[in-house]
Amino acid sequence: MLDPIKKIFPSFSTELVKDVDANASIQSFKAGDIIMRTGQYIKNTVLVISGKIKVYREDENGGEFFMYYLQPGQACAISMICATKNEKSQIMAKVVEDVELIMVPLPLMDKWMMQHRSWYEFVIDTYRSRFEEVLEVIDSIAFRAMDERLEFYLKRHADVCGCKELKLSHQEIASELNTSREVISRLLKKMEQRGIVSLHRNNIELLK
Amino acid sequence: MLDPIKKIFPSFSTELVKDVDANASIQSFKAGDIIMRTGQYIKNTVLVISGKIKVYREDENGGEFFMYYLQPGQACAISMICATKNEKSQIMAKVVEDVELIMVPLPLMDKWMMQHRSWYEFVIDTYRSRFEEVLEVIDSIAFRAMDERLEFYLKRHADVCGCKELKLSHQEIASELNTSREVISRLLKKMEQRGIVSLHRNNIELLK
DNA sequence: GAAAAACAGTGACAATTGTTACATTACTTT
DNA sequence: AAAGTAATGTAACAATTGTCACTGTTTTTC
Repeated sequence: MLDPIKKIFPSFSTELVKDVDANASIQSFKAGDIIMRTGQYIKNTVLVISGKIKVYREDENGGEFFMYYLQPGQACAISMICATKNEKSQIMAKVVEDVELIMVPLPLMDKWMMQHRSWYEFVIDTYRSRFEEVLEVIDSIAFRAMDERLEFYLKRHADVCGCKELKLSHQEIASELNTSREVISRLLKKMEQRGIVSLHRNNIELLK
Repeated sequence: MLDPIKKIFPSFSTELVKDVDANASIQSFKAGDIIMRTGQYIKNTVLVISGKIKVYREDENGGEFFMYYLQPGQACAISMICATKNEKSQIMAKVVEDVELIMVPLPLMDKWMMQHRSWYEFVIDTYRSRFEEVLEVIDSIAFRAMDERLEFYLKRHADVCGCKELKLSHQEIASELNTSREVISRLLKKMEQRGIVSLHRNNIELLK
């Protein structure tokens, strides 16, 4: 187990890797599983070994709003923040591609901050990068209309999956941007006419 | 100087207070001063002794978007996050009421994390509460129409100033919600008709 | 105290987004 | 291959938000 941890979290010191290996448990989840719910207490800090997790916000009426993805080598900032105070989760986390996770029990997360410099830096860096990502999300909804938000959304997706072929239905996109399917279809058609995308069934190809 | 610090930051340990007193400088700013700009490098972590600071996001066209206020006993989470990596600020911070600030130099912020348990907890708690506040802001723009956002905004203001008389012009509100003055006037009139507010010049009275 | 500036109210209209309703196309299942 | 289902296209209309133009009022400035 030592080797893969070192590979996926290269910034971890050797002692930290040993500590992780000795104390943390590995759990697997299937695509579609929800591993964190709004209002649920958080008992572990979650590190991603493999797979992909979608982190989103949910409102009372079941509306979703996409925030970001968690990928191998990353950790859930919310689970770190809440861990120290035994707080409730403010977000939803759903498995998009089957994942393997390292679950670090709550008290260790705290203890390691003092013991392992590389853990401390990893945690702080996780906070920072998520905070910045969330600020960008705020920008996109505060300052931009739906057409620009859609472009922003598609580009983020392409960045994450590392390809230009997005396997998404219009309905999925609409849910994650909290609008309706018709609006997305309409805007995508316009984008196609401008030559920005090429539309196929369950597949949007980014041309630029 | 020791006494006021202890009073305003009651969670700080005696040793931490001494360290703050010995190493940090106090600076004053006047209402209207901008103490942090998008793109500017951050050299200090900022703790508020007195006064009020508005933290907001700015887009390329000068549009503003209000995020939260900083008040006595609070610290700027962004300045903490960026400090450890010597990153650029992603936000604007403007003085609303004359402030006195404790400026903690960048390297100390980091050092104290290991030395002072109470500093560590203060920093983590600052992250957590700001992150939560930002998530609520996302909710308000992602899930709600302008009328509800306006109500949310007015209530937050009332909470912060601790009174029901909000000294705000329609234009100010419009800027902070990134919409136009006419829209705010229109919605406020409707709220007045519903008996939620009472409107006067530069003064909105919350009735509920 | 007159002029200027800031603040607020309002009607008309444009643009964007949300909703309803139904048609069409492309895959899946049997 | 026929039927069923999911995905997409699209027109028409409603609701919300943005913009323009102009009015009147209060406060500030000179």
